[in-house]
Amino acid sequence: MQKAMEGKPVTIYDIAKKAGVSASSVSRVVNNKPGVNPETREKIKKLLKEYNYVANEAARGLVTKSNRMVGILISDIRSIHLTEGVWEITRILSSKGYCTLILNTGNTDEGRAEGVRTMEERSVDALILMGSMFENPRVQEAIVQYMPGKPVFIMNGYLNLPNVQGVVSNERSGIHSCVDLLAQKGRRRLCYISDNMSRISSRSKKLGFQEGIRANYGEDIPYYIYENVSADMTGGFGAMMKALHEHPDIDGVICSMDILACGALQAIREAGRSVPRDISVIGVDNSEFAETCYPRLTSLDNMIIESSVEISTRVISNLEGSPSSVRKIMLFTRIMERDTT
DNA sequence: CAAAGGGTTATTCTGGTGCA
DNA sequence: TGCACCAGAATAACCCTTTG
Repeated sequence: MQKAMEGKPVTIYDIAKKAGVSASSVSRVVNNKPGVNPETREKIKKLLKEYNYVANEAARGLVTKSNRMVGILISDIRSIHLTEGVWEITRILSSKGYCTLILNTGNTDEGRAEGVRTMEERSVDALILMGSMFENPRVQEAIVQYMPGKPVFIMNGYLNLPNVQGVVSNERSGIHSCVDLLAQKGRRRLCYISDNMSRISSRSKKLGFQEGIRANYGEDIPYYIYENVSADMTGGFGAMMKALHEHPDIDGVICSMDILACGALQAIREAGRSVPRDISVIGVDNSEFAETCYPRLTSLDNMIIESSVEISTRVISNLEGSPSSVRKIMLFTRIMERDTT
């Protein structure tokens, strides 16, 4: 029963005409506001339904100065871990009537800065930056240039601007704890495999690893680091193969992402070694991979879901008029111990 | 009922120049 | 002098909804 008016969208004016009332009354009915006779209200409701009326959010935004849209920038929508967070955020925001606009920026700072500009162009009410790769001067500059007054939130990162709030987890000390765990299990020759080191979170995880080594084994014990490995199973597999070849005495491995650890597990298996008997393996993210790979992977949970909930509630409270002056929120990681340690 | 709300695009206005 | 033309500036129209 579709009744488009000459191909044009139905407006409150069309409905008003049909109902023999003013557009104002229709608006009041649409927004559940008082001041309309109950009978008229019912009549208008019926017409709204009959003509499949859909409000024009752009026009509404002219008056209300908000189009109830939140922008989400992500460098690579294929990065499963972050999209878990995006899923949670969109779920919470849409339950509060906010629409999300997700933009894939690509992996350059220029692209990320351009993303900020595009979001302003689209007049989002708030902006969420997914991941520590947004913690850089170029993005900061773009926020100052294009969105100086709007609330901006950054996942797993921090930017020193008055309108930016960051939610981070203590991955650095979390990785330190992973080293502690391996030391407790009697492991002596540790290896760290990391993806792209240009990310701040990657660098801080590596620092946590090195601090853990020093704290548990002192300055003189050798350890091995393989970095800038491609962020997939093949990357983890290749790095682990290389590590086992170069240092056959390795008995403990920490990978910066679960998916790398999955590759590493495969390499260890192919090399005829056993997990966790010969080698312990720990991943990061506590993702679906950790749960489904074999053996089930021990993983550092960096609280992506909890961080997403935190960000979402902050977005909402900011937009609904109770802004918080807190600029940085820290969540604590935890090790989910499974069968690889 | 009438005005406002913001930014873009379309239209009209203005003043000037060049040429027949 | 009369007219065409042009650029640039000013103004109007447009979109639809909310609100006093």
